[in-house]
Amino acid sequence: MNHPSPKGSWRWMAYETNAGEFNCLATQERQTAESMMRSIFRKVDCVHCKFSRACLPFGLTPEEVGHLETIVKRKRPINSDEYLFRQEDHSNSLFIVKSGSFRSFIWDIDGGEQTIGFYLPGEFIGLDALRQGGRHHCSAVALETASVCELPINRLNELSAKIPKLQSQFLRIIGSQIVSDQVTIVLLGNRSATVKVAAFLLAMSRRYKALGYSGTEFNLTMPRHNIANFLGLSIETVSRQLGSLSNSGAVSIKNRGVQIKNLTLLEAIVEPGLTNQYSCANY
Amino acid sequence: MNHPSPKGSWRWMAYETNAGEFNCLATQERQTAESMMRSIFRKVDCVHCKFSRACLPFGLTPEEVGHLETIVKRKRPINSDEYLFRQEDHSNSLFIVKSGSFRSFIWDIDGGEQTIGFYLPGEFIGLDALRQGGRHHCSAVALETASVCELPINRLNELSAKIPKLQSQFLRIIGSQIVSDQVTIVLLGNRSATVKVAAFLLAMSRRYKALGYSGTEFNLTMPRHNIANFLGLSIETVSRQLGSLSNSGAVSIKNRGVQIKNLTLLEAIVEPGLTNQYSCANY
DNA sequence: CGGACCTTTGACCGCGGTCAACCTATGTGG
DNA sequence: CCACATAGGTTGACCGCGGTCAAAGGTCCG
Repeated sequence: MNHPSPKGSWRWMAYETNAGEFNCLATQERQTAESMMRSIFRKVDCVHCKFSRACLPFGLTPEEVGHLETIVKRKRPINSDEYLFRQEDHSNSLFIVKSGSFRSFIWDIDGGEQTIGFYLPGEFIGLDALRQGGRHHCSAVALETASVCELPINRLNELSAKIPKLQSQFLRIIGSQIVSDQVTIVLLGNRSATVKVAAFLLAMSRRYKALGYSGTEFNLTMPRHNIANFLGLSIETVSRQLGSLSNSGAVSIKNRGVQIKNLTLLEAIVEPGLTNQYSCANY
Repeated sequence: MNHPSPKGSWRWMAYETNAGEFNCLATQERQTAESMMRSIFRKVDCVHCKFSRACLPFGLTPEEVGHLETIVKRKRPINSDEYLFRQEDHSNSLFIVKSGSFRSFIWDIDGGEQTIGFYLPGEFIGLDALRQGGRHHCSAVALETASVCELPINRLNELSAKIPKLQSQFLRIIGSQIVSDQVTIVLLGNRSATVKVAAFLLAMSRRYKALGYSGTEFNLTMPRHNIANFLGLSIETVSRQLGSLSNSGAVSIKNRGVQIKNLTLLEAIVEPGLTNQYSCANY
């Protein structure tokens, strides 16, 4: 929970709710306590899930979705800084973010870490465990109170064999993940600090928009040093670039709150390279 | 074909053969013309393919491999600089490198390109086309005369539904690809030019070794500017780093020929980061 | 032999890392 | 309610790594 609360912390309430959903709203658009309360016991099966069109149920008949439901485990919410899984953990499951957000990273031998990516609702985590041996190659921690759907790989395979549409949708999602990683490689490969930071903001904007939230006003759920580490920059450089993007009028930054003031300008800054490519990650 | 030939070009001969296999041998170990000739009409179905243990047939019964054979298309060899597919091409197929090597890259708007990765025999290309829409997100060109197996995705899905082991092996390979991309992200993210170049050589060494070739003596199949572009460095910096690695006694570089002189030293240079991680890409 | 391309080497300098100080937000205990 | 501690974020000064420009080999080809 990175946004200020009227009184005390809402974290207790997030437990057993899908409160993480609210974290991408800008400060002034924050939900009231009432609306949060109303959503506490909301039904969140696949049929009612707002992300299902970008998830496995897409294209399936209601009956087939029912079959899928039977293999989905819905775990208790995960608190901020809690691990979803750790590097080298054995795993027989994939995870889909239902609410909140995650960060994945790889440990260096010397104890440092390299952030691999960030995950918003509707996105898959843990595809790296598909490889031989089934061990995770990276760790994933919650950036805020979050919840996930867990999918046992074996059972998903069994079901995929019976439901061809599920199979092909699964592969489409995997393909999107691969493309997303490729785009990250492009971003890190040859770009200036300015373009990296601008592209990062633009990508977050597009991802939030694709999720049905505001694409022009949102809160970053990760601290600066995670952004810096992800982009291969120092914290200071990220801060300076955010400052200069603010000065140019492209965006307005207030702590973790972001307003896109001039989308065209922001796109123009990113343009020398990858505007079309660095769009919403998993679509 | 990047290595010198005793007389004239062998390129004509590579056509309709699997000559690309020879390109990763060091100069002094090159096959004679005779042995190349003998291999021209060698049978290269899945059962006889030396890469099958890292490919889809792994773990399948001979009968199941026979079924797999029926959907594999074996295309004519691809010449150096010829495209396997182009960005935005519609595609219903995956490809597996049978011989030779490939480079994949993304076009920038301004006409520049960013290399995404290199592909050696036994490795999969084109998984990015699995995503929604089935369009390739990158282009792939042959770095030398090469050949591939083509796998229509639809037919692979059909067969996977019938052969669970095929399904899980396919997912394992995809998982390896994802891990490989993640490792590239780590490499590009925070490393010095020295470590990037050393890690690149170390990775090539391990990949060749895993393929059954020499891990201490091999030829790079790509020009310097491809390496530089891939690593996010300038050509000059790559050249300088290769020079300093030579001076340190870790390796010996002669044009595209590489000899690993002191593996321990090379690993030590890469160590601050990702020795274990940046190993053979697709295993 | 001549030309195109690849690779190396040197000189210069700017982007971005590093170090340091300061500012701000949040939480804790007196 | 304020003093203080802590963590996160910003800003400034400095300088080194690596990009850029330029020129000179090397290698392969017709």
